[in-house]
Amino acid sequence: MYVAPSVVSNAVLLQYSDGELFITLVADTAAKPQWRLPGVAVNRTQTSLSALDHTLHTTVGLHREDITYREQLYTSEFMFGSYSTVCISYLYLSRDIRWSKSTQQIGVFPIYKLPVLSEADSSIIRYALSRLHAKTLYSTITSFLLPKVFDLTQFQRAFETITQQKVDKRNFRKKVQQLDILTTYKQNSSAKEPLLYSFKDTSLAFLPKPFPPRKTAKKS
Amino acid sequence: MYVAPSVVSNAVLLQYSDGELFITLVADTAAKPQWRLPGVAVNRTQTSLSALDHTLHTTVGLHREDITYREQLYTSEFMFGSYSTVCISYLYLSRDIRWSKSTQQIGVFPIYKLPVLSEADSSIIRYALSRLHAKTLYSTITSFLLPKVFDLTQFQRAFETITQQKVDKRNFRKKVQQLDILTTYKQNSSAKEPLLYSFKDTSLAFLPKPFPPRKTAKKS
DNA sequence: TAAATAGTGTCTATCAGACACTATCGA
DNA sequence: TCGATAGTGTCTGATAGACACTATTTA
Repeated sequence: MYVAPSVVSNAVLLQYSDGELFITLVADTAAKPQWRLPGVAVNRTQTSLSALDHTLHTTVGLHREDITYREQLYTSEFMFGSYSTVCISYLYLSRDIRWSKSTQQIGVFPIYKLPVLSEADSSIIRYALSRLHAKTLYSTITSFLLPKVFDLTQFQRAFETITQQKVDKRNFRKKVQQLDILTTYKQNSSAKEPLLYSFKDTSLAFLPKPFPPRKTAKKS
Repeated sequence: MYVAPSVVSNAVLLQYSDGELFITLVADTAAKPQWRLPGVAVNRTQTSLSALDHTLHTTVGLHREDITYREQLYTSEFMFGSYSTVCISYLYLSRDIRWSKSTQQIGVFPIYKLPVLSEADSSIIRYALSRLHAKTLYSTITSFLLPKVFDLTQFQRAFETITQQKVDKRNFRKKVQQLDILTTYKQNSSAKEPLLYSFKDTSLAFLPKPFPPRKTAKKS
């Protein structure tokens, strides 16, 4: 007789603020919280995304409008006893999160100071970060983490945070300029306030030429 | 009551030969064959990969040793009536396929002359090809489609087939040489037979610098 | 001897990557 | 006036990309 595996889905929910990436985790209220990715069992009247959106809304209190980007990551499978569970994981990006009521304990952690997690959750998070890292180099995915209006210093800082490498300010600006992905939002009103920009395109755009870090930096 | 969606998995099974990519499809034996990706329902005592490997072996007659590469592509969901089905798709690469007995009608089609397929299958195939295309530029994935020993003309031809673009012979060779991913397999025995090479590494390697086609080709 | 194939080298334009100073503002 | 921040330009080395001929083999 055919019996399908259980199906669950969960989300790596990231946001960026001031040079740090944060992830939102949940824990069942208990003396010693065991943190995990927010997720839900999917039943056959739903899709994984509808179930997940609903859960993030009700149990994490995430407003749907705050989600700026969503992408499927990986589907993993686990054997519990002799039965398997399929887990579909997604990456969610958000600018700001305004938490409303939630039914679970929620924690927001800097991505490099995570609490103890299951190996499966850790692995998904690592994968999410590597995808985000890679996409930062060849797309405008950073726009979903930055505020709508920002200055180039903020942009560079977010870039450096996500890619985990420092870049030269002038080279970064030169590159951004030549990529032609930003529009000036406001002239510097007074003498020396930073110029403000926003992304030309509100959807994900792929860069004709990726960001430099092609890692060859040979010294002569 | 919780009832899980159905779970199925299927494979985009590709092979390369003489400047063409081929895909293996199946059809239930019928007057008018309706082709589709080979796949199988997954039940809860299996994982999608074990189920898929088994099915490819029995219904397509694919020998396991002929599979050189396997990668998860995407998990899609469909509503049939009011119940959903989760479909986990994989990319399989193979050098040669030696078909043994199969329980289904099998067809091998050039990738650009496909029969009529469901939109879902077409979409997965397009995605598989775009992934293969992209990976060809920044990894040694081509090694899983080429014979173990080959000459540079063959390599270039496979590269051009997969990426759908012509490249200059000298530039291609220069690039390959500087990437240092090949070893000479045999000196040209007699005067003018092609030099034979094989990949240094039998596993997938990522190129420190991707293949050129960064699409700028400006004419002056 | 004509046609197909294997192999090879150079030049130029572009870009990545290194590097330093000035102006302004606020403490 | 000191320190922090915003903004800007140049030089060099590497390489992507364009381009043509020779040697050999086989029909």
